[in-house]
Amino acid sequence: MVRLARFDAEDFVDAAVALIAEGGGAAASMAAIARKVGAPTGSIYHRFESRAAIIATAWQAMQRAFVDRMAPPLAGGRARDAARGLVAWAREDITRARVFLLYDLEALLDGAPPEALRRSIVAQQEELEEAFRAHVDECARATTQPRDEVAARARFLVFDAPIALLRPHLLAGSQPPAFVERIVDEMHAGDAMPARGAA
Amino acid sequence: MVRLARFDAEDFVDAAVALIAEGGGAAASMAAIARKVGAPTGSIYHRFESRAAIIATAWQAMQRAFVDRMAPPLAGGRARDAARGLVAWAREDITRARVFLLYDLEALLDGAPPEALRRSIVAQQEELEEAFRAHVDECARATTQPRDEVAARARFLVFDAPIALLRPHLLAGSQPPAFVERIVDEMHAGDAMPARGAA
DNA sequence: ATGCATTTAGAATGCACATTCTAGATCGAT
DNA sequence: ATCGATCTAGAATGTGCATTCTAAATGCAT
Repeated sequence: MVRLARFDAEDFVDAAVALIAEGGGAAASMAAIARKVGAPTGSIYHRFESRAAIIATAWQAMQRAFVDRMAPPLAGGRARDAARGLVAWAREDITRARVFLLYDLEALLDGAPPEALRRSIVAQQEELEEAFRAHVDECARATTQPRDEVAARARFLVFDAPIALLRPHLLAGSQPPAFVERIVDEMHAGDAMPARGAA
Repeated sequence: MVRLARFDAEDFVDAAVALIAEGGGAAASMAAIARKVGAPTGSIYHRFESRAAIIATAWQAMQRAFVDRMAPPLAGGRARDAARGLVAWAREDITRARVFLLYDLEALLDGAPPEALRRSIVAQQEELEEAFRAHVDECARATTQPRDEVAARARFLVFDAPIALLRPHLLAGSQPPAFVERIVDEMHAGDAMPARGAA
């Protein structure tokens, strides 16, 4: 007893991510997602209770992959590996990285996502932040700088600087050049700088 | 002959920018802009032909301020001053910087802006890129690195890294701490690194 | 073979928004 | 004092979207 489904949840999630990567959040309308999958719009609601549920499900999965890459090296005090992991992830899955690293969940959602998803996303975020705090603790022990500044420098080195280096390539949807890793390494080594030779 | 206007164009532009800064692009609906100014929605159309025209006008003005800060030092080979100018601008006008540095024009517009505005924005963009190219030329003369890499490093140092350092504070709407300038200087000096003391 | 829970299929609904429209107010030039 | 261009004021319109609804199809358990 049951009719077999032609489309499953993952089809819709993948379509939503692809549409956002190509055309921004507004491009991932229910009609566009359905069209991309080849399903009627109504079928989506047999899998997801709302558009926000699809977007949040996609986000949760991307965040899971991101945290799996970043949290272990951070907790182990290997900040350089974490930054490298970020770049490697972007290389391997440029579509998802483009969405996760360049967009903001709040801006993509229209309404509120299901509570369970919201909690899961917050928990994963907290998981990453705990690993990051461990890293900051370790850095703070080796310096006299105020903790605020240590944390800001670490956040920049591990997250924001690699993302900034990737940004042009994420926007263009093209493979980042090899020197991105080189610059990340230089920054973490702290003994060579990007753009030597500037006036 | 004429009734005097109670609201002028700038009121609407300022309201739109403030709304985007607070709640993202979707928060700047025509109704919300009118409400913020205290005007009826219809009055907006006596000044602007469309929502896209308001957004594009706001963008053009923010970009003008940004280019005025960045292009002269870049053209003069003073990359550090350009990066410092970016941070100083964000400090002085955090609301506009928040919108201009964190959002994307395409994503904010709904339809196409008036052609004249589109052209003006492209021209200002080109003005900045020309100054940037001059800077890259100068950097390229002093190194054996391929020009692609020199350009990427310069773009990072001048634009993306300062923006990444400001990002947490732009998102929070809070004044950036003084060490942002210090880190920018260190990166441009090329002889000290953020987050010394990391494992 | 038949029943029926689940699905496809896509039309109908309702809502939020940009835009347009109608009425009436204002004030400088005459 | 009056005219009329330009404005305020806010209701009406049209569109695009998320969501819901109705009908028909499907295929396993019996």
